[in-house]
Amino acid sequence: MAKELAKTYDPKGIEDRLYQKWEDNKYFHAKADRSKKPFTIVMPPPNITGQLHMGHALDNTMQDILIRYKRMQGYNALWQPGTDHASISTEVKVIEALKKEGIDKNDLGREKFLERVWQWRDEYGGRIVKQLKKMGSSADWDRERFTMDEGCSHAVQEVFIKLYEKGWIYKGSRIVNWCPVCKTSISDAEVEHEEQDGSFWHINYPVKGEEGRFVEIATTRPETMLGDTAVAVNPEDERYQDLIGKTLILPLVGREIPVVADSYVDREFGTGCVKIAPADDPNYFEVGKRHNLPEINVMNDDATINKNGGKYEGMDRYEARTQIVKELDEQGLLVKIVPHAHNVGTHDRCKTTVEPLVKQQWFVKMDEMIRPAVEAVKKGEIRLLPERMEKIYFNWTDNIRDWCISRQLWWGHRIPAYYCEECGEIVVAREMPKECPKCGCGHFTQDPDTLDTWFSSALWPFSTLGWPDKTEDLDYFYPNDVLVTGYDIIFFWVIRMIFSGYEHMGDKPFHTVLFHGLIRDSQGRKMSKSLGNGIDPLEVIEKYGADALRLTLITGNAPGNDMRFYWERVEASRNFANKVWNASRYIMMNLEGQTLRQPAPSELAASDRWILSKANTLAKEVTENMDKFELGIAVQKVYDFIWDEFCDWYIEMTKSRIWKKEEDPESANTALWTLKTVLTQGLKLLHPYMPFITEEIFCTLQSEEETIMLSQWPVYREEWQFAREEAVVDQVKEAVRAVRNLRAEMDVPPSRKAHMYLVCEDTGNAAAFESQREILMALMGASGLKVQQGKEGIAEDAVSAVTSAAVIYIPLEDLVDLEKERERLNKEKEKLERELARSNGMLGNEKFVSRAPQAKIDEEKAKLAKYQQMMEQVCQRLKQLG
RNA sequence: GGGAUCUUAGCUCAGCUGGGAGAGCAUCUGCCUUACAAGCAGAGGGUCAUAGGUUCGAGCCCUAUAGGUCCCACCA
Repeated sequence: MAKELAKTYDPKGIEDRLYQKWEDNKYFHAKADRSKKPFTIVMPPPNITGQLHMGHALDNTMQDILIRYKRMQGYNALWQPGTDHASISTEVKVIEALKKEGIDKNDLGREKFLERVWQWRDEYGGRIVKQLKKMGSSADWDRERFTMDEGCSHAVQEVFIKLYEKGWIYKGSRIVNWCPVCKTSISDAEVEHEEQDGSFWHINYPVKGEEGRFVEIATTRPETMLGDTAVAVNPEDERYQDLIGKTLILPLVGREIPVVADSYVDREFGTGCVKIAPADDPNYFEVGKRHNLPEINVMNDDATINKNGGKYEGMDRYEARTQIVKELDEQGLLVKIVPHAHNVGTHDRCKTTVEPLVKQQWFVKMDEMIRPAVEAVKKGEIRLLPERMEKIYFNWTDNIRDWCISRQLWWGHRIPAYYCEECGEIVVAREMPKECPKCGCGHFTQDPDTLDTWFSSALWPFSTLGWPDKTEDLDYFYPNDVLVTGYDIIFFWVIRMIFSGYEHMGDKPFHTVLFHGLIRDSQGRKMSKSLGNGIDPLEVIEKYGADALRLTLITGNAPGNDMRFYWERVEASRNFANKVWNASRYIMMNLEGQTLRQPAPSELAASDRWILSKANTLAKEVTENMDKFELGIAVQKVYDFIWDEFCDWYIEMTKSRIWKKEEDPESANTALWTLKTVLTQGLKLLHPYMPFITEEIFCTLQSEEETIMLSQWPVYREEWQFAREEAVVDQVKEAVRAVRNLRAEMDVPPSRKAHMYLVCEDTGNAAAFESQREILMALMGASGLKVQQGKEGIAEDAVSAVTSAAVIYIPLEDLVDLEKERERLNKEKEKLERELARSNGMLGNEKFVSRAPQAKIDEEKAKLAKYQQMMEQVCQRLKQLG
């Protein structure tokens, strides 16, 4: 047992060594065991393309805290980890890598390309996992999964087939959000709306057969006119009644298009006439359907104009826009250009402006599947924390639309749909069918598309446990307990896991979702690559240690709120780690060569009982807070307890006993035993938050248990509650503080000791003070202390400190400045007057006395009595001083 | 357009179900007191955005206003 501890805590070398020990000993591993209660958290799978960022750091710290807490409480705690294949990100990444070699994805071909992606994944995909381990994450890495591993792929296939057979997955021609850069469709959730400055182009469309008559339309996207197949007006709009049914000549194109009446058109907006390009806008798509208008798609996949755009073919969408506007202007058809701010959809990954296009895509029907997910939250079967997230949740579920799940990418789960090359029949099956059920031919082509990444992550809570097989793990660990994630993926992921859980498992995936906010930079900006303002958690760990980072991320912010990152805060956390380290170092130094004996209860001094009692209350409160997921509050209490109560008060109180251990070895033993006991308890409560330092100290401090992470979580015990001693020590603290304050105000240097008198009229209290004489002297800086019930022997000109239970006199002949003392007492008096006024005001209020709860009234009465008593003392002193 | 959320000490934020305003950092004063100067002891600093309301009592509940942030939404 080496006790040679460095003066400052150095996390380096300790962290890696301890993590290695934990992994080697399989402490993180959870096995189905009916004799224990399970507690399960599934880790939001980080993207294999990802690098650890503050979001992961916070997310994983919270999960680790919960898992470590429950593990110590004796639960069979499973933290199921894994990674996500992240189809778009990964595909883009590999395409870029290939580009550097001068290779194009399409030239390489699907199979070869996928080989390269797998290679990339094998090489870099584990990087994020290594980084998570640096955080101290106690996930069961033996169970690590990947969304595209065999089991998860199997699950995806099963779900697709099941939903297809149920009619809840269908293929259809719909307007989808198209990303011209990624060249794939994306779901509604992946579109970010952002306000952009644009223009309103007012354009005249000539009416056929009526020379000189025009219909003025307004548009924000002039290039889409190439696909116009009608102009619509509101059927109620008296201005345009005679136009309905007439034919217009589409400028530049020459196509004849009808004027239709549709109530979708807002008379007040723009000119009241809307050009309709059904293939280019979700709204007009609906209008087009109602009026049987042809859909003319004028856009290629890369957002250049296609052959339907006539002479504009090949131009980029914005190039075409400029050209079209120019030509309209030349023909005198451009009426005006009005500046107009409007919302533009962009792809959340690449920020490209999304182009709505009509495409054949696969969809999941949502209306029925969403129902149990809505009910579950309504009934409280699933709780979202903080509660306000429920509103956001319902806002989405109430307006849910079918989910576009097909992606025109190669990296991902390929859609298990096969098309008969003869008759076009679609067969959805586990493998390539042998024979077409319709025409009997045997040639099939598999759908080239893959599935939305979130399709597989939606199954994560059960696919990781072996579903669709009925495994023991699935039976034991499902439903999971808690999901911890950022509020930014509530729609992408949380909702989809919930409805998937009910649909495929017939049960909720978890009972609680704990949302956290974003970590922002010190100016409140989102951390982003483009801004270059990101703080690398690994850098923080390198400089201050993982424990300091974890503590920083958990404290000082309310659940679900965003947090700003300050290095100063990490420093403060590091300082706390150092405090814990030094307190432990002090205790261990004094334990050196000692054999501790557990003292009999009667041997415990008041201060021992006081700190044990406080530690006991702490355990209770911290447990309550943690059960309510109030992690920040919980650790704040531990922090305050260790630093304030334990270090600044208790350790100081015990010093004289320890220094005098030759004189009274029994008392020293009791003090040391209490120090060690309370420290151990504090370490345990702190362990989920700061796993490394607590483990290191715990293992050095005692040899009975090999790790703190499997030690028992402290429980509250009635018999460790000592109300009387708590009151006594509180009085002692008050007296010490009063004297210290007085010394500081009277400029009495700490080196100057004085003989003091403590006057206390109450016999019981006087006895209590007498019993704490040594502690009082040590902490007050007194050379001697006489506790007495009267004022005999005290010099008239002594300075005094008044507390609720006593008056302490310090005769300091040469230092006394009566004027200063009077001033000080008058200040004290004013303070008390304010308190008395408040208290009297309350108690004098008849309504308060008649309506407030009795306990509150009694409390107030006690305060009043206390202040009156103190007031009396202060006034007496003032009178004495003249 | 709908909704959420925030506005508390110089800065960043806590403040759980309404019952005498807190922390960290910063500032000021004094201390190298045999665990820790990454420390110890003291101090200053806030009409809790504004205006109403409910209540014996409001930072907390209700209504309105102002400002900030964010989410959702098919007005061309």
